[in-house]
Amino acid sequence: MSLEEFTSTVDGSEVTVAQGTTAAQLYVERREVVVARINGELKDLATVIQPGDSVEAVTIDSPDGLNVLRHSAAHVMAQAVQQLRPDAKLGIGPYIKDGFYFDFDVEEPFTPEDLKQLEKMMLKIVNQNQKFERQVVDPDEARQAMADEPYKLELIELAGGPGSGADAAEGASVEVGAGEMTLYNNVDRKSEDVVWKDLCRGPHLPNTKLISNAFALTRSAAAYWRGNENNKQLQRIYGTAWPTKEDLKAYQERLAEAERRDHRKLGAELDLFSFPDELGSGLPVFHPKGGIIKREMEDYVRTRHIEEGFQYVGTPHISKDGLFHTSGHLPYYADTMFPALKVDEEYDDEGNVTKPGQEYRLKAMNCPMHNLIFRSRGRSYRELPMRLFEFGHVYRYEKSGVVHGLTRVRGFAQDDSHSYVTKEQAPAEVKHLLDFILGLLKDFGMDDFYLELSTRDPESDKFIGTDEQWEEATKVLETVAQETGLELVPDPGGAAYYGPKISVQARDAIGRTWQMSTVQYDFNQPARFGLEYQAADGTRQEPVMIHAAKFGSIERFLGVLVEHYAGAFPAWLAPEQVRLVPVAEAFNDYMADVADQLRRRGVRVQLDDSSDRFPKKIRNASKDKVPYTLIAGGEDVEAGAVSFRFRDGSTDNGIPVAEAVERIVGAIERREN
RNA sequence: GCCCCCGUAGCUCAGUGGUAGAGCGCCAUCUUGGUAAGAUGGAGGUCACGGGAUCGAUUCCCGUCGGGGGCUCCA
Repeated sequence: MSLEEFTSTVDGSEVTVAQGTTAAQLYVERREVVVARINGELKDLATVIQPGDSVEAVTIDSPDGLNVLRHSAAHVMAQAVQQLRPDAKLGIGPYIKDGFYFDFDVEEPFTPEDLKQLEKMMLKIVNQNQKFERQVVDPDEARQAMADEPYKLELIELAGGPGSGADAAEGASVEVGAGEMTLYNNVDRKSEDVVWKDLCRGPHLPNTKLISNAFALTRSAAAYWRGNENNKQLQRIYGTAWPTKEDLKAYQERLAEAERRDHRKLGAELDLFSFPDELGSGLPVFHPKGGIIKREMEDYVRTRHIEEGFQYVGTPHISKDGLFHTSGHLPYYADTMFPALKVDEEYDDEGNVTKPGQEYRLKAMNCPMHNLIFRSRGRSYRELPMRLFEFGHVYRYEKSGVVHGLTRVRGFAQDDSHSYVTKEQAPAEVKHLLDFILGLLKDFGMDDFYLELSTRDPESDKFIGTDEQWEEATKVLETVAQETGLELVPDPGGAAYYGPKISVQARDAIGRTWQMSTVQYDFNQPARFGLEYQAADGTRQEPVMIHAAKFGSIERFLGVLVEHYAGAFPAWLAPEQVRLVPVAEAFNDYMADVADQLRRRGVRVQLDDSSDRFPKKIRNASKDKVPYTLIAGGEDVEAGAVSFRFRDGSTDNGIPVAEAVERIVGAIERREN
């Protein structure tokens, strides 16, 4: 080993390298290596290896490699945008799941035609095989280089100030590194000119060629600068990028499949529910078939609640608004409650008010009313835990832009409960509730979810109660949540004003997550309502209340279920459980008898005695996603049997009718599928 | 709430400055024998609603309502 050589660790092996060797030279044979992880940090391939460095290859199809690919694609897009719209000012442009975006301040929003044109311009840049070149700069040089980019200048100032740039804005850490400041220059191969540059921490692909033609611009939308609605709206373009054209096609196929599962689409196709314009935005109606699913859900959940020690109660949809001042909701959440209804106001002939009216509010939550039930008479510690439960219909004035199918509506039913417990009973009750919830989710076949722990933001004045109260409540929830062994994601600042929350977050077909079940620890409302019970020692004590919604919202849960099963519900939930298809008209009567036998056992069954021919009837049963299709022709009739056809197309022929009935009834009772 | 896009038959969608079309579905008749589309015929639309410019609007402009994609929000 000469003086100009030293050893480094390359992909786990000791290797002798010459001074000045770059990572690119180490991987010159491996075109799929796009960046290197040097001593644990992602670096450009142009990075020079130092003595003792530990170097690992990062390939374009690895998670880190894909992120770099997408980040570089974002740069290429931004370059194209500034060619198309020279006045476009750059916002931030990070990679995201499956793709990237870049924000621009432009005079005119982008049109779909613009996106097509930008894709073409990007392809040109890709084919020019520009080099990505890293340049370390000091803040003054950065300011000079970004003199025409006001948003970048803002980021430079934020990075220069106290703390790092990492927290300046969502994605801003991609722009401005915590340590040294860097520019990335796009360099033309032939002229060696810098054709475009951006303030960016990197790393990037060595060249644009690696992006190939496996990218697409997917949509444009507005987004507030630095995620704050008081800031200017920039125009954001989303794109996706993959190592190969095949990967891109597979991704697009996944999106198309997700679209087919969309509950809004399936809800119409399967005749489950609709959103009549006449009712207003976010107000669904359930059709007979959707009504069956909803009722099965409710029946099951009601039964389970009673088994778990809950008492079924009932409360009205509206109340005088004073109640929500007492609870603390109106001062904090007036914006998300429907405006007041004024009643009983009286006037004289001149129109002057002679008797002031009374304001009523549609309720946005059930807890205040349950509190009144608790308070309706004196309570003993012997009654605790006291668990009140109902399907409470609540109405929330959701902003027009956020209403979405069944998953974000303005009127919905919560399977809402409030457990009133002593402070000492609280941990066990939280555990009881969480176990109950996880059991229910399992019964409904839900498995794609994680837990979230929402806590208060100590900086915000939205949250009421003392530090000690918050600490204790949070500790209880956190401990119980951790004991489940499920993934637990922190959600700082996401708590309700009255206490912290554990929630179950489920993913829909399009990958959006929705809050389903919640367990909330509340030490505020009992005080506000003056709730108390008499303890064993004769003193009056304040209970703790624990809010819990198991489905969350029946509507949202149903929507997520539709997508989870892609409309092919397990038999116990399916609106139509059995479709009977005679091979020919001559067997209609035989099938009618089978239908009777099933119906007598409580099975939801439909005989297809239409004038369609046999194959069409099979097709219809299949399209309707009925769990069991029973078929009978001459052979079956002679044997006193029927033939099964399942949703996957498989069959089981010649099953005696009595056995077929038992099989179906058994599967429904066991909630199979 | 903000930005952009969209609204034609029950559904999916063509189309046009001179009051409209397809496929599926629906209805009728003829059909009906083994696992995803039998044939023929028919009905069905104030082209979301309101206003404006035009000789004339479903088409162009404005507003309202509703939907979609994001952003912000989500007790």
